[in-house]
Formats: sequence, C-alpha cells, structure tokens
Amino acid sequence: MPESTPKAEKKSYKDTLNLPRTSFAMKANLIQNEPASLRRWDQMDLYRRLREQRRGAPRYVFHDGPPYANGSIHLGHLLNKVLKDLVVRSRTMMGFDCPYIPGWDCHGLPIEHKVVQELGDKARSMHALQIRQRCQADAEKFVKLQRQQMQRLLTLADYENPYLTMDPAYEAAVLEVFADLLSKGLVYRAKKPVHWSIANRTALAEAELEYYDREDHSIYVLFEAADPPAVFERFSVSPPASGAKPYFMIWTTTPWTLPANLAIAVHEGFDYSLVRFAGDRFAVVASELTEKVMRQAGVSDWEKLGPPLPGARLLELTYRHPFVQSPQHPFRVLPAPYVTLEDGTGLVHTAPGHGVEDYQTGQKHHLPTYCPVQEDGTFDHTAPQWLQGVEVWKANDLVIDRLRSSGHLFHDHKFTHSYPHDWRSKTPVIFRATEQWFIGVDRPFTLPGGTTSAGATSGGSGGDQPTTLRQLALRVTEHDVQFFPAWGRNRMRGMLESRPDWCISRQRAWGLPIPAFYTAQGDTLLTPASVRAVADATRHHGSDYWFKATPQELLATYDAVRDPDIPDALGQKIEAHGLQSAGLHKSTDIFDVWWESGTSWFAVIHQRRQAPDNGQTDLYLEGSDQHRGWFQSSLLPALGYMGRSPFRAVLTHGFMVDKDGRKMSKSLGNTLEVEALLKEFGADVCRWWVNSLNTDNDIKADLEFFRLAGEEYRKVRNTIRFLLSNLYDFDPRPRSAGGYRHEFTAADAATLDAWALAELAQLVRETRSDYEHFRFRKLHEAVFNFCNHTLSAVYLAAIKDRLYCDPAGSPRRRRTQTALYQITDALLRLIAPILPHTADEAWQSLHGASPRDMARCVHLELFPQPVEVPTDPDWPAVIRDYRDSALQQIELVRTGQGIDNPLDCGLRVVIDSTNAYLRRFDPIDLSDLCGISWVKLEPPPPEPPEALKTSGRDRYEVVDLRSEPRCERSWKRDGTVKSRRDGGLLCHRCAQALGLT
RNA sequence: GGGCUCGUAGCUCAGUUGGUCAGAGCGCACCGCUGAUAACGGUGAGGUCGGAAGUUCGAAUCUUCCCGGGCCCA
Repeated sequence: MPESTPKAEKKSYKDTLNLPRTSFAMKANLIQNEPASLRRWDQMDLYRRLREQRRGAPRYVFHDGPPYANGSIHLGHLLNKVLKDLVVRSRTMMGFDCPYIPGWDCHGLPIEHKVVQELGDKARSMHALQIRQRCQADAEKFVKLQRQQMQRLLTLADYENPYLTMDPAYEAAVLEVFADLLSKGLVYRAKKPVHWSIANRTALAEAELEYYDREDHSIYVLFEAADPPAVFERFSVSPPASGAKPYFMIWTTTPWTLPANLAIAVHEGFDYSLVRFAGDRFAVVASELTEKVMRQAGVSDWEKLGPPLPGARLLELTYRHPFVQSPQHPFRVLPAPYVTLEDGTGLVHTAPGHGVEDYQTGQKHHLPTYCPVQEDGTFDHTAPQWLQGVEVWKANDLVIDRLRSSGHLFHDHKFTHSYPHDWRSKTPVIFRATEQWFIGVDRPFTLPGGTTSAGATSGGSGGDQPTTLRQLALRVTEHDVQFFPAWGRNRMRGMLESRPDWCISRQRAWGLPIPAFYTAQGDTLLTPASVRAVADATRHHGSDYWFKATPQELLATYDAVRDPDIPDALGQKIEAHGLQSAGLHKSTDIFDVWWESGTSWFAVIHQRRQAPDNGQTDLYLEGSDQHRGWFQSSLLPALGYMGRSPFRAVLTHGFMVDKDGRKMSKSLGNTLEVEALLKEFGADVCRWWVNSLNTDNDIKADLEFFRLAGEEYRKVRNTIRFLLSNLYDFDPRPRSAGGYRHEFTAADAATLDAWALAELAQLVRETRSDYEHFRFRKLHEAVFNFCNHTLSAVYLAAIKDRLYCDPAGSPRRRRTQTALYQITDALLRLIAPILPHTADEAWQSLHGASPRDMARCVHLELFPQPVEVPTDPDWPAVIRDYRDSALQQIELVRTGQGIDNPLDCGLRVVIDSTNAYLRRFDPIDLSDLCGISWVKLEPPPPEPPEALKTSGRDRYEVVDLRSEPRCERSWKRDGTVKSRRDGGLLCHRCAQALGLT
C-alpha cells in the first residue's frame, strides 16, 4: 500500500534534524543499577581516594552517633543516615576533608536480654563469660547486617574501620575518661533504689520484669502532727477542747516500707481539707478525695472543717512516725509533682530507699536514702527490733497489727493489682536501695588552667575557678553550641536544669566492668591510677579479661605504693604485704551504655586524631530524643575531661509518624520496612524523599509519599536525560583547543542562554549556602523547580527549535550547547550528594565514559562555583511578566478560536512604556519562549493611547496563522516559508540549513 | 501532670521584627503536542491559616485558654 506523498516528505526532513540521542536511559532501573554503582565505588576505593584527595584540606569533623546493634535498620535509621550522608558528601564537595567513621553501640541490656531469653534455663548455670560471648556474637551479627543495609542506602563512610563500643581499644578509652573524672572528684558511690529480686539477690532491669496480679494490703495510715496547733492554725480551725491531735493521712500498698518512711509528699497545687471524723479525730486529706476515703473506710460521721488549703501551705509541717522513735531530723511534709488524686489521700508516704520517685524527692530535699532491707529481703539492725530479721512479706502483717493496736490505722482492706515479678523466679520484686556509682553534676571541681582549656568556653570556664558539670553544661549550651533547629537550645537547657546525678552503674554482664575492687573490710579501690591500670589490661585483653583475670593480673601495671589516692588502710596493708594480701574482690557492676557511647568523642575523635588542635567536633546529628540521650551523655564527660563541649553544633531531626501523625510502632502495624522500600523504589528515590522533608519536627511517612518521590525523581531524571541527549555532538573544550565552547561576553547579555546561565549561577549560590546551613528541604525545592520550571518548561522548551533545526555547527546552536553543558555539569555536581547513583551515572554519560572508567566519578569532584555571565537585567521580567501574560492570552485565543497548535499562532506585542524593555530582546527568543511561530514588536498606534494603557491584555495580539504556509521541517509559520528547489515547503532558516538557498 | 515542639489549600510544606502573606510544589480538572513520547507543554479550580476569647486602627503572625499529634520526663 502506497504511502501518501506528504507524509513521506515529512519523514525525510526528520533525518536532517539534530534530534536528541543519549545512552542515559529514561527508565532508571535503580534496583539493578545501584548495586553496580556500589561495586564500582568499592573498586575505585572511593572513600579512601577522597581522603587522599583532601589530605591537608580544612577539616570538617562530623561524628556519627552509634546506633544500637540490634535488628534491621528502620525508617529512623534511613532518615538519620541519609541526612548524615548529605552532610558529609556536601562538606566533602565544598572541599573539606570530612571523614565519616560509622559506629555501633554494642553492649547493653537489649542484646543481653534477648540472649538470656533464648538460652532459657541454661542461662542460670552459665558463667558471665559464656553469656558475654553469645552477646558479642549477636552484636557482631547485627553490626554486619546493619552495615550492609546502610551501604545499600548509598551512604559513603569508612565501613572498613567503624568504631564498636566493644572493641578493646574503645573500652580502654572509656576507662581513661572515667579515670580522669574520678581524679576530679566527680564520681561517687551512693544508694539508689532499684528493682530487686529477693530470690536471686540481684538487681533487675525493666525488661526482666513480668507483671502478674497480686493480692496486697491497701492501708490508710494516720501520721500524728508534731505541732498540732500549727495545723489547726493553718486551717483556721480552733483546736478542740479535748486536746485531740490532727493527723496526716497517707495511703500505701506496701506496709513493709513504712519503717523507711522519711517524709510525706503533697502536691502544691491541690486543695487539702482538715476533716473531723469518728467524733473527735482529725485528719488532713486532699479535699477531692475526702468523700471517697471515708466511704471506703465505712465512716459516715465526718465533716470538713474550715476552708480548703492549697498543698503549698502544708509544706514544712512536721509529724511523728507511728513507730520509729528517734529520727535524726524531723519528719516533714514536702512538695512532689507526681502526687495525684487518682488513688489514696493526696498525701504520699515517702521512703527514699524504696521508690524511684521517693528517692528523687529525697534527693531534692537532702533526705538519706534509708533502706533497712537487706539483700535477702529481711530487715537489718536499724529497723525497729520487732522487725529485725523479718522478711518484708511477713513484715506486712506485723506492721499492720502494730498500726492497728497503736491507733494509727485508719483503714485496711485487701485488693488485687498488677505487680512486677522477677521473670526468672516468678517471685514478686521489691524496690530496694543499693550502692551505685554516680557522676555528680553539682559537685564543684576545678579544671586545670592554661593550655588544656584555652579558648574553651566563652564564659571563662578555664582556669582554677571551681565549677560544676551542670553549670558548665548550661554555659556551653548557652554560648558555645549552635543548635539546628534553634529551639534545641531551650530543650537542652531545660533538660540540663532538671537532670539528676547520673547513675552510671548497672548490675549486668554484657558491658564494660566498672573497675572497682572491694575488700571484706569495706575498703574500695577505685582510683585514677588503678583505673588506668585496668585500662591498660583492657586495651590488650578486652573487657572479658575482667571476668577471667585475678585482681593482681588486672592491676599488673598498678603501683599502689605510689598511688596518693588509695585509702590509707588499704595502702598500708599493700605496702607491707603486697597486693595479694589486700583480699581484693572484683566489682560485678558494669557501666551504663550511655557512659560508653558518651565518651566516643574521646575514643574515636581524639584517639584517632580526627579533629585538629582542640579536639572539638563540628557536628553531632541525631534524633531529638538525644537531647537527653547521647548529646548529654557526651557533653558531661567531655566537660569534665576537657572543659568544653565535644561538639560545636547539634543538628536534630524529628521522629517518623504515619500519615495521620501517629507514632510508628510494630504493634500498631503502621511501620514501613526499609528493605521493602529499597526493593521497591531504590536508594536514590528514598534519598530524594529524605531530602524533601522538613526534618525539624515529626516526619510523616507513607508508601504514597515514596511513590510521589519516585514521580519527582523521574521528572528530574528526564530533565537530565534531555540535557544529556542534546550534548551528544558537543565538545566542551574551548575553540582554541578544537572544541565548541562559546565564550559568553556582554554581547550575549540579551540571549536566552545568558539568562539560563544566570539562573544557574543563582541556583548554585543558593544551593551551596543551603548545603552549608543544612537547609536540605529548601535546596531540594530549588533544584526541583530549576529542573522543572526554569529548564523543562521554559528554557529547554524554548531552545528545542534551534537545537534540532539549526545547522549542527551553527554559532547559535553551539552557544546554547555551551550553556547546556555548563548547566548539566553544575546540576550533576549539585545533586551528587542527594542522588549518588543517578548523578554518577549521568556524569559518566556526560563524559562518554564507561562505568569502568574509575577516573570519571562525580563524587571525586567539587561543587560548582557560581559563574557570573553578563545578563540583561530585564530577563526576569521577560520570563515572569511577558511570558506569563503572553501564554495566558495565547491560551485564551486558542481555545476561543479552536487553534490546537501554538505554532499556528503569531503574536503582535504593542510596545508601550511598560514593556519597552522587550525591544532589547530577540523576537525569535520571545516567540520560542511561547512555542509560537513569531513575535512582532510594534509601537502603539498614534491614537488613542489612553485606551491601550488601561487594558493590559490589549498589548498582546494573537494572530491566527493557520492559513499561512507551514515549514515542513521546523513546523513554524514564520512568514518565510515557501517552496524550495527540493520541492519542499521550508522556512528560510531550514532552507539555509539544508543548503537550499 | 511538666519541659520542648507541631497543627496554613485533597497531600507535603513556605510564610523575617503583626499591615499586597494568603503562596509554592504535588495531586486534580480541562486543553495541546506527538521530533524529551511508558515523555513534554499550557490554562484553571481549591484555604473563614486546629477551636475560642483577647490585645491592636489592623493578626496566619502577639497573649490566654481549649482540642489534637510528637519527643523527653514524671
């Protein structure tokens, strides 16, 4: 079947065009191609090559916070690691030497708990070393898994040499810092209540508790006021003639803790009433609970006396303990924020040795952490005689009987509630104060003056003025640390102001032992020198050595005789009879894992000499939960050690929530699996998504958002593809070197290409600055808009005609290609940190390199500098005002007159004073910007000028060109189209291009 | 319960010190192109700025309270 002639002719011209071509595929195929990129970078040893390249360059010290080596990485890791990678890659491309040493937190309860649970009953008969071995294997397994997953995210880090908190060298470093703080008097030992298993005589962690129902006593106890007139007086009630005394009524479900009662806590804001009941008895109870309490006790004869009193007015009233006779100090009423009106009486029995909240109240008001209960659950000799040697569970009844017979028991009933039990023995646990190690945040200490703290904090913390960790921390938070976002400072300050002393000891196996030794005589050996000796041993043998070696072996490099800090008696004994004579036994405590990760600035940055001169890092970047976590646990040891913050800046991000703003959790089933996301979208798309986020606050994540990111990615990819595809015949070298590069001068200022390059320079300026200030979202938007609007919609659409139809080597086409090349080159560098795979793939295509060409890699390049090209200052007005107005008018006319193709339109622009600037521009540029065949600029008709000025639209006159001949090559109807000698209908330009003129 | 923080078009977000700040992108609707084509372009419709009260000549923007999220504590 014969083809129609015109169609055949049209086809023939297609071959005469410079149509785009490229090897850069439209379809990214990230799932297959990203792993290939990973292998390529691995082969070229990209990370090390960059270190080489940046040797001697200014350092930017980023310090990676160690994730816990447990389980697969989740969305939070994806966010965190990609942000870190964006920082490190961008600083590197700014020219900094910016290493990225990834780390893992390896010790700690979650791993130990899992291991012990898997072992079941076997665990009980195993030595700590055996448990530790399994824990280590577990940690190693997950370090390996997570490392591989993080690499799959295309993050570029020193994965060959990560830091692990279980490495012997790391452990030794942790001990070094501990020794230093010890030398400054910041470490102390004191009692603190912990969950205690009587059956196993051990402290338990939260995760080792199981909650079962248990029947307990619920008792209401009357504590007699020590100063009855004061109570009546505060309630504005006259004391009764009978001389009856007022009582404070408390409620408890643990009668056995009453011997350790040291205070009563009230809420300052609640109302309290003085209640008369049972004829002539008086008790203080929270107003709101009075009726409930009386009803529960079956008391109907009662009344509130006087007006209610806020708790604040009860403070410092004193009382007599029902059966503890001679207190060192008076029993007082104290304020506590945790008092509620849910249960009880609104007055809370406070025993600092038997409850965490009680303990905190005790700390605040300088009460001793009194705990008369021994390891075996029996009362010691400090308890009333009738309780001594009695187990707490038996003591309950004794206490209740005692209270009843002395008239202090208001009411008693049994009830069932959920109560924590030891998950191994299944017996109920108690709160019991035990000896723990603390870092004192309010202990005055002196930093060595001179060099160590020179230039440290602006507040003048150096020198010999005593200060405290809390004061120092607040000072550097205020003055020395930059916070992104800025409110991080307030958050940090608030947390520092209210934080208690840091309990750094744990009673577990999987961790770094606290290197203390005890003697049967009650001496403790824990001095800077002894700790450093253990650090030496640990460095060589690892922390397992603590569990294998004797005290003598652990202290092999310790010279007790020369240790000024050793307790006198112990020192004398050792001096006389040697270390062995001291009868040392090893502590069974380990460090809180936060202490380990909190000294990473020393173990990683200092010891590996990562930071120049003063040892400060430039940035910590973590979730906002770390204001209390790692940022603080790093800040405090660093302040103690060197008197300055370990970081100059802190960048935090929010947490992942689902599309409805709810937190993500496995139990809610609203999580997304990182592995699945990578499999479906690829890392570049995931990274593009991260880069699009406002990370200051909560981050909504949903599969749909990843799809959208995929759409955006494809759009950008296509723009890049179009850029590349129009450079296939372009040699970027200067003409002098045989290339095609156009040198832009002032003569080009009014060209479209000059405008595009000016836009590029602006993008480069903004983007560089945004990278510098971590404004990733803003940068993302700028890049996206540049690709979509500036390039795809405006510039690339406009230059298509000249790229395709002009003679390949025409100056105009080469000029445009020069601009295209510069744009592509700069754009790929700018997006390289975001899309490492895609940018590199495109980079190879731009340079006609194969993936095996290890020298051609965008990640070895620097960010572009903004290149200023002379540009007409009215270009923005052309794009914004002229183009938009013209397109609107064209659209209006086309729909009104049924003109489908914009090329079937011409445009007369009547120039008046407001758009006079248009005269400076090439009419062909002006028409190409609108996709029409021609633009004619005309002066306004002589009359009536007023009418034209009042109607903006009248300035644009769209002309229907459908009756005019159409160039069969360029499809334009520009008025020059006529039959040429090859028989085709061509415009002048196309005829020239084909040599037909 | 406390500290910090967030709540602006269907979605994701911009909106310095209160007065053209009611915007962008996506999505959507309609249209075009078919020489970026499992692409590209154009036009357009969407919001009483979580709710209430207050300060002010004037508030998305300041104050108070309330509702609903998040992190960290308790």
